[in-house]
Amino acid sequence: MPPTAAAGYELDPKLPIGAQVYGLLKRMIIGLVFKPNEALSEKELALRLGVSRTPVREALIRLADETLVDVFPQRGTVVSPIRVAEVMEAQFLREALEAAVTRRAAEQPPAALIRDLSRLIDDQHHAANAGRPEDYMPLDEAFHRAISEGTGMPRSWRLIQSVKGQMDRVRFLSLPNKAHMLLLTEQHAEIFKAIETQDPDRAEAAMRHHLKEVLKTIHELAAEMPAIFA
Amino acid sequence: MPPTAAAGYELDPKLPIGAQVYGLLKRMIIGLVFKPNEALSEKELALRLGVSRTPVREALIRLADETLVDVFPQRGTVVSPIRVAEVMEAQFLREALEAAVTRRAAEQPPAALIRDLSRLIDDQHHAANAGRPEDYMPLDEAFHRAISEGTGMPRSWRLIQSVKGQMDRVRFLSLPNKAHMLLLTEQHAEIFKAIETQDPDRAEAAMRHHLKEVLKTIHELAAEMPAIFA
DNA sequence: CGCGGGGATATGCCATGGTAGTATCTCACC
DNA sequence: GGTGAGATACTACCATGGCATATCCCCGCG
Repeated sequence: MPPTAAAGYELDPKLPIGAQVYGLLKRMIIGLVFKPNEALSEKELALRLGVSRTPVREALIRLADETLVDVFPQRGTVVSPIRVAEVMEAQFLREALEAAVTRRAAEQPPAALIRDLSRLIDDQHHAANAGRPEDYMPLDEAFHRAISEGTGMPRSWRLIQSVKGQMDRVRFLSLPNKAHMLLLTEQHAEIFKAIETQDPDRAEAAMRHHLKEVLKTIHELAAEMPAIFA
Repeated sequence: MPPTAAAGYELDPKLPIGAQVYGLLKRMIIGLVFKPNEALSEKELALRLGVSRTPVREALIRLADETLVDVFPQRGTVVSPIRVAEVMEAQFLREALEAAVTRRAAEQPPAALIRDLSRLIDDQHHAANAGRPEDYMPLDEAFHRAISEGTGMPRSWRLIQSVKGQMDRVRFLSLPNKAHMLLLTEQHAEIFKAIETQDPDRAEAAMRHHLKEVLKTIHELAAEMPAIFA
């Protein structure tokens, strides 16, 4: 067995390696496999992933653009700490973007979007009742993504993703329990209903309310585990 | 003299090359030195810039993230055409972001921000009256940047920049004349006044109105020069 | 015992070589 | 003359090697 990192983290030699490494590292950082302030060496990562240093370097540059890693020239690269101010700013920007997109979605919702969202909420309900956060989080992601892309704004989702990283680490720390997942699903349903009934004001308000949910726990968390915060 | 591209486009060997190449290529694409749909070969660019292919490649990857270039694996890289739909989406996203930031700026404007904006508007007035677009455009950029960074939201400016690229090529096509520059300055002054008097609603509205100015000419331009549009 | 300087080490950065894949152009064949 | 198959010349992609620089540790000096 090659010295890969962990199960589910292998990569396919046929597809572009650099992009895969980027996605892999991003998932591992968000999933806290790599802890904040942990050193990441190009050479060591390349060794562990079984690839050369070039695609690793490319991935780290892109991650640095999203401030998920901090690169210090000729010194080293570390997983960025969770900076509260930055998380707050990311939250602010995400809210601005997603509120605008959701509003637009509610103005002229495509039929396919209605169908997809309805389906996703059903799935979320099942995952929540089964108490499976590992199934739920991808569905949550898919819901927000569907609103962006289903409204014909693919770039908005890329932007949102690029700010979401810092927030996702916080979300991962406050792992949702069953009650929380049901609450989120309820909020999704409210957003969906507003889109379906073409009520932009209500849709925007519901989305803003929903996004604020994430931040409720951050200050407690920062007090509990100061080591991984800035 | 080394075979560099053009005057004002050299780079400093002491600073990180990759980042410099990125900024250089971005300016050249926005300034239409490289035309839409023009092929960009890693090898040829490296030759012309007098650097190796590695930093050029890094720059192209980042530009691809902003969709200023399209990379076709194993085939080639081209300057992306100006896609009207994408410009419209960029405009939408930028408006969402900058409206939110401007609103926040007006809620609690730092004294330093007031001072900087006031100064910038003065400078813009002079550049406009002198009829110097090449002086004016950096000042316009600085104005918008100051609002983001002066409100303690540095990441917002990076986000805005990443969507602004497509729009900037359109702006460059419709080079501002003296009257237009004075109009823009007037709009800046209106935004400034709203921030200074801490009137968030007025500030947001003024910013939204201002940003729409850019798009007024795009459809004429698309009809005039179909070759560089998608 | 404290402090400053010099060398060893490790890092990210840039250059270059080799590989696989794609488009094009040419020439044989129908 | 038109069509298809093969050779060729490109491309981006990944691997690897060498380099300058920042840091750390240890030794010597005050």
